[in-house]
Amino acid sequence: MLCHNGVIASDVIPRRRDRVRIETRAEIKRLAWTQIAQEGADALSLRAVAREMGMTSSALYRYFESKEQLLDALAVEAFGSLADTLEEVERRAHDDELEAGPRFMAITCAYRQWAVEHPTEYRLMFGVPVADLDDRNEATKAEMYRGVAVLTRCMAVGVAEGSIQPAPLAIAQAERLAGRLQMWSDRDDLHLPAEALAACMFTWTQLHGAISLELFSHLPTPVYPADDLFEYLMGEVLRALGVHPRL
Amino acid sequence: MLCHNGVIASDVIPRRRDRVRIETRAEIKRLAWTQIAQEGADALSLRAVAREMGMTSSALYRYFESKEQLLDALAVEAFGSLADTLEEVERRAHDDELEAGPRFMAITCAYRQWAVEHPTEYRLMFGVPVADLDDRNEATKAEMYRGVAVLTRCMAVGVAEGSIQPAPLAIAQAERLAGRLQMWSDRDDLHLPAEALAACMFTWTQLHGAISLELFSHLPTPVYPADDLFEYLMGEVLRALGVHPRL
DNA sequence: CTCGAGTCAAGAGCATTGTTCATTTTGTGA
DNA sequence: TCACAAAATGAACAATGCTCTTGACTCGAG
Repeated sequence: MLCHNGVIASDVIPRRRDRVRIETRAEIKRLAWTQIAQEGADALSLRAVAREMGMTSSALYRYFESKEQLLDALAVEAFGSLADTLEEVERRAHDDELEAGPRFMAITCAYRQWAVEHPTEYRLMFGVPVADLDDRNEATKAEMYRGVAVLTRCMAVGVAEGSIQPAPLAIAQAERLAGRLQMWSDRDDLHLPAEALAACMFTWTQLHGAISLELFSHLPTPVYPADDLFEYLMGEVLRALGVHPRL
Repeated sequence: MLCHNGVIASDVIPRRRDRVRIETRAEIKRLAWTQIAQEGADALSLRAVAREMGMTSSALYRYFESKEQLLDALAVEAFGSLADTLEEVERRAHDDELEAGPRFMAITCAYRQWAVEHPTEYRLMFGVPVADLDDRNEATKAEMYRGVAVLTRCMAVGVAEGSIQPAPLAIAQAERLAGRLQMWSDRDDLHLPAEALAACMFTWTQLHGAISLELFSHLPTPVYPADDLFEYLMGEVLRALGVHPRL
């Protein structure tokens, strides 16, 4: 689509046309973000974006097939940004040779930090952009699991070195759950025991629940700002994982 | 507004006018629900509702000031429905003299059950219906905390009888957090120690995070259906609260 | 019984939206 | 220079939320 002929653009100097094309796409997304930040995701108006660019609204459709597709692209960007910061934190934690507890804390706090600094993005990512959820963009899922992968790796390292010792699956339905987690592990080549994956889910759901309630102003007002609450919650998760927080 | 004169309507036979008024309001809400269930919350069209009622769209504005206000009313209804079922479960658990663990499980599973059976409602409740979140309808908040109150009472009873023993707040910022939780307890006359309220938040965030990720199809596909995962998560929460699940 | 205040609904209308389509302009490679 | 493809236009369609005016209806007080 980008190149009108069959030449692959990657190993050749990008033509000027393609450059400005990418740039316009970026500008559209940029303006869309600022508009979303002010009025919320579903108040985004393609016409307003076009207006602000000095374009006609119909011209936008050369760059994005529909409003929904634009929102999808924005969601991919947002998930990507979150994943980038998490990976960066992971790298630094590795360089600094942090122990399991502090490493876990660094990652989860960075997760929340990003969400607090990008509330609009977070809402777009996790607040149903579209009606049909199951057939979301594959790119969206990929970027999303790039972020979750940092969590699973954190678990993997901790379990491997013995600093994290998740409790065995002890509920009545443990068999079925273990099977499902195993399927997940196989599909994504995670090479993690079911216990570790379960612990990862435990962390993620706690993480997301806390952040989501905080961002959507559902927490009782006295607990705001919620930094302390969040740190406590993550400490509890650590305890449940058999790690003593703040050792 | 409902009564044109100063008479309080509660201790007098409701006038016919008021009856049909309430009924129309109810019908509007009913139709709005079915429409939301099909197409999602932001695809709700007042005109379509009016059309289906054989009315003009402008007539609707005699019953709801705006689309936003209608959505607010729906959210109140939804929160109320959730709170009702939770209170019902609480009552049954009390009658059956359940122990702390099973009682906790009954309540949290009922919470999820409701969410799974009313996904559209749940999205409307927790998925930012409006832009400004801080000045939400007071009625909305009230109905919402009526549901949360079931959780806090569950904690209160458990702590009182010693079956729930939440760990002391041990993080560095414990002082501040405890103060905030105390403020919350005072404001709502909960008469609960900070530890119990912290445990309650731990439960609620976990609960909401798990349900929200499940409903919004963010969990990795192999773990669906997520009943087993949810039960495991709640079991872990119980463990963290010092209660042995499935005792 | 009558009349007037209060209520309800209709219908036209405004500003706005997403999206399409035929047309024109513009840039670029040969 | 020229032809062709990409880019941008402007008009149009169908739909939305919401307002305003205008005409009916209800119902209780005089």
